[in-house]
Amino acid sequence: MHFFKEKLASTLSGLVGIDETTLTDWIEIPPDKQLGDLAFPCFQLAKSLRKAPQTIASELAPKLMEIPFIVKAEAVGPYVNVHLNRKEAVSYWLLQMQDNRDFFTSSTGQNRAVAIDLSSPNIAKPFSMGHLRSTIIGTALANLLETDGYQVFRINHLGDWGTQFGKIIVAYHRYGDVEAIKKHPIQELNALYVRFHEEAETNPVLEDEGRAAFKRLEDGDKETLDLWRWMVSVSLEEFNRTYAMLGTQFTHVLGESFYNDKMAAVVNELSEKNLLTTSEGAEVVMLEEENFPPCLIRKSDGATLYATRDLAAALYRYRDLGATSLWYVVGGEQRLHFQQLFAVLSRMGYSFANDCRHIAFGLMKIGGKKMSTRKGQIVRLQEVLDEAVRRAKDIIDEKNPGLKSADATAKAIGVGAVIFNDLKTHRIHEINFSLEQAVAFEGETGPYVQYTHARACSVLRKAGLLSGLESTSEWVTEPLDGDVMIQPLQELDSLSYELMKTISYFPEVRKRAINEADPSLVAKHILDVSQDFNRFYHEMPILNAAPAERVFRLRLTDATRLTIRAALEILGIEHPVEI
RNA sequence: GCACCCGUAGCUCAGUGGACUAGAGCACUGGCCUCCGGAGCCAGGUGUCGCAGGUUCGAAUCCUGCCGGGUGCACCA
Repeated sequence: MHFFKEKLASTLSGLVGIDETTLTDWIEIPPDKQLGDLAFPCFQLAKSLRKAPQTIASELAPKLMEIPFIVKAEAVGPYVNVHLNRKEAVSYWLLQMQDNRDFFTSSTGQNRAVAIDLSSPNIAKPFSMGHLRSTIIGTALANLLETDGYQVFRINHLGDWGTQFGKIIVAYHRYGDVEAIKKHPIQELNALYVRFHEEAETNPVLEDEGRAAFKRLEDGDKETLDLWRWMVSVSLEEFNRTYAMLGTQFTHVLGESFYNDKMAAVVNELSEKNLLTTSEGAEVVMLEEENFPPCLIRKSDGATLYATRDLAAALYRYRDLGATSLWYVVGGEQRLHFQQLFAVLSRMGYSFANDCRHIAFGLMKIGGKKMSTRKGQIVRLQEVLDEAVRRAKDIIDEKNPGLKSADATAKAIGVGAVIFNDLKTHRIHEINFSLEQAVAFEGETGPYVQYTHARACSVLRKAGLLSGLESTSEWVTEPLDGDVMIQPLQELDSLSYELMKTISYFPEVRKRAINEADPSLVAKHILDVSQDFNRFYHEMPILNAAPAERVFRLRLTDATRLTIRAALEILGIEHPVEI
């Protein structure tokens, strides 16, 4: 649609003497499709022209009628509403898709590298529904950036270091049941962590023991280190099962411990740049000008902290990986930490600090309360996924018993439901976890979109245009030029036109989703496409239509298929051809 | 106490400067399969857009204050 906005703006520019770019921004999509395809509001002009906006609109309308691709331009109050020539618009959009003129992909990024910090679960703790958010939002953003020509590093910044490991080690020696731990490592290790905190309430000595145990770990004590290594490996084993199910992939899996040998250099650099101050026995970077509390670099006992590790990690991503922009998909509660981190980087003289973004998201709650691993109140992602897949399988058995790859499809749908349910809501909102909602298959859900895709595939298959293979990505018919294809058609009906028009918004939605780091825009858009397609499908015969209509409607069906597929790929959701 | 985020239909959410009755989905009630997949389509009705001021030709949208919920604020991550 952007193309037609620009064309309209170009003509308007000559009429009102304002530059095209500004006018393009002013042009809107009318709230009701009955009103037209584009609307030009005349309020802004009223001041400079000293005329009522209504007057301006009625003067402008007849002049816009002269534009070839416009069939109707009428003043409605202070707006000029414009109706495009449907056949011309549709052939433009179909060709734009066919030639991929910045439709599914573009090259704005020019191969610049963005490092995205995502998922980042903690070792020895269950992978909860809470981690799902960072994982799938980060993945969707990475996918989005790749469609725009960026190189993306997907970095899983594992929480594999810190005092909590000392605590678990203490609890392990005190209360650990080796057999039970071998059977269900994460579950038992987490239980030990919970128990530690319960006991520590009445026995404060434990806290000191925990710190001491962590000190042994830092000092490289063999036995402690072996225990830690074992915790890391069993945790990763379990995480990887979940990642495999979600289809999540990383380019780098680098835990916090990876930066242990890079901390001294960071502290030195801060010191050389005269940024360190000693305060209350600790070394900090004062951030008074920025109005932030000091950023703790080194504890009074000499140990480094979270911020120090994140600085080392940021420098590693910038220097060693060559990333020019760093994104952090981390919960909103860490906002201050990232503000401080970016401020320190900036003070160190790194201009890439301006290209660092904290992509914050809201908490996942349960029963209106924050999940807490310490209190054992969490929802394990794996359990939710398993349940979703079970339910999907039941529905397949009932509705499509002959389906060949039923298990794989059930997985695609169940997992798709859970992912889509999360991604469709703006990331900043808190989510009160509801199993029924997460595994819903009807209405505005992932399965609804997948169903629509499968339905489109089914029609194309019956027309002999799709072999039913995943790899079929090319257009179903030979490329055609211009409006040749739809020339034989009579007037275009509204259902077909609205479907095509909605699809045509895809490139703008994709761009906006990148700029706002908001995958939910893609999810919402693909629901619109699906709804339009299902309405179209219900009303218009495709396979049994007259030849000219049949060709056009098949193309529209294929355009729908390709758009849903592209959107689901961005969201990290599978798109089976049959469900 | 200070700072940030959120507050729209019974529930989950769109809309975040513009047009008339503020829109979807869920739930509830009715329709629709000799016809391309009923995980679908169609029809039914709900709102002090948290409250009060202000800015504006125009405010759910911007500003200020207040209320409610959440999160954060130096040696945890």
